Amino acid sequence: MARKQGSHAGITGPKVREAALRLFARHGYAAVSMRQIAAVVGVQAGALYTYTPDKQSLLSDLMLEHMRELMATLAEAPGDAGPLAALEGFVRNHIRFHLPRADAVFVSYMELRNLTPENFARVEALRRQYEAVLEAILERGAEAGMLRRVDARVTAMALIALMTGVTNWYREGGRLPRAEIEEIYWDLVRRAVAA
Amino acid sequence: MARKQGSHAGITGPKVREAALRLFARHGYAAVSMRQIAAVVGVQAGALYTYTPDKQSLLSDLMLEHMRELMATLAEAPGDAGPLAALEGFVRNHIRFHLPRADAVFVSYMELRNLTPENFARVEALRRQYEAVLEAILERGAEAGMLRRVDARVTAMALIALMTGVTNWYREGGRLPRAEIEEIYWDLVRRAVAA
DNA sequence: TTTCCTATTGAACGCCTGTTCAGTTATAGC
DNA sequence: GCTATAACTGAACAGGCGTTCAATAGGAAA
Repeated sequence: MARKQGSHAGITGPKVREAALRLFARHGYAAVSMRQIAAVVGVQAGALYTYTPDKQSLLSDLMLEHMRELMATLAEAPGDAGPLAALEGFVRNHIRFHLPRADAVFVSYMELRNLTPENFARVEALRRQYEAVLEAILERGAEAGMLRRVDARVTAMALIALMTGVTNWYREGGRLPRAEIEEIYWDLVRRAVAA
Repeated sequence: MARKQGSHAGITGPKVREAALRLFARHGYAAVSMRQIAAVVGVQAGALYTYTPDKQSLLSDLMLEHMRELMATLAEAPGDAGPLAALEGFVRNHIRFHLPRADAVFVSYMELRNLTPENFARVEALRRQYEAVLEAILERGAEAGMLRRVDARVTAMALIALMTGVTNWYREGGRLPRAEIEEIYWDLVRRAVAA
């Protein structure tokens, strides 16, 4: 038996990535076999190699795509806003982006160690870029007197950890609506660094 | 060949746990084989089973020990302090405990998914206890008027993520001394929830 | 010196791994 | 209706996995 019905390239490809993301997030990259991914997609393991050259690329593609999407959302933000507005935009954007992407966040933060050195460097470079944006906002804010003088690097790392942590406990349809969670986190960040 | 020299039970046992912790942190539980652990210890894979019934117990024992140690440090804190002092004690204790334990923290937060349901429940119960201590401090502080009224559950999770994130970037012998890092984090937390 | 026992080896078990590939089928284009 | 080809199967590959266990070496106790 081969294809069962219709042309599947445009359907199976995304399905492979979705299944891999979900399984990597639930059980970890190393614990998931190509046969398990194939079973979820509904094909044999060999068929996966039409869509990825190997398992490693499946992981690194997912992580690079996640980081590129995140960076793209930053580009949409208005560049001429004041430091406080810029910070608010960054925080709200971060929460909004991460909340519905628990799986991708989990994978992106947990599976760095399973990347080859080259792929690790690529993902890490994007992450540094993202962190640098927040650092710059903190520094501009301090110069403008709108934010406290802080160690920009450490504070940026601390705030990003604070915000990203939302995916540790948030569950779809939970006690709090997303907008309220966004308010709580923005409130915490603002107070932590306000002048 | 059997034993090479001396009685090793008291030495090999800890070495096995140390090697496992280090390797699990670096490469992940699923990616590390019993043969790799044995190689670091300097024995054959079969010898590990003198010290652990199986690989799963090796992981769950490490995680349970980590959480029990963490809970033990809380018990040392003075119970009659005011809410602000209690919060400060909690934060400083958390940073001080986590800073030199990057491997154990990594494993404890990353490998929950590789625990059997029973072991997961045990570790999770301890974690909930720990989070509840911070929640209680936040609630007491709000009642006493020393801290802002906040959603205690969400805020506790956010603050713990903020603090634990220190292990993401801290490296022994880095730019900042530990005491200064502790100050920065306490400052961020205090301002975030101060009345 | 002999005996006992703990710590360890090294081989073996059945099973699973990522990946390759010749063969097969269903569809799209002519 | 025919043909070219993209999509997929299913078997095979070599190698690694966690775990078990009879055999054995070496120190401790007598």
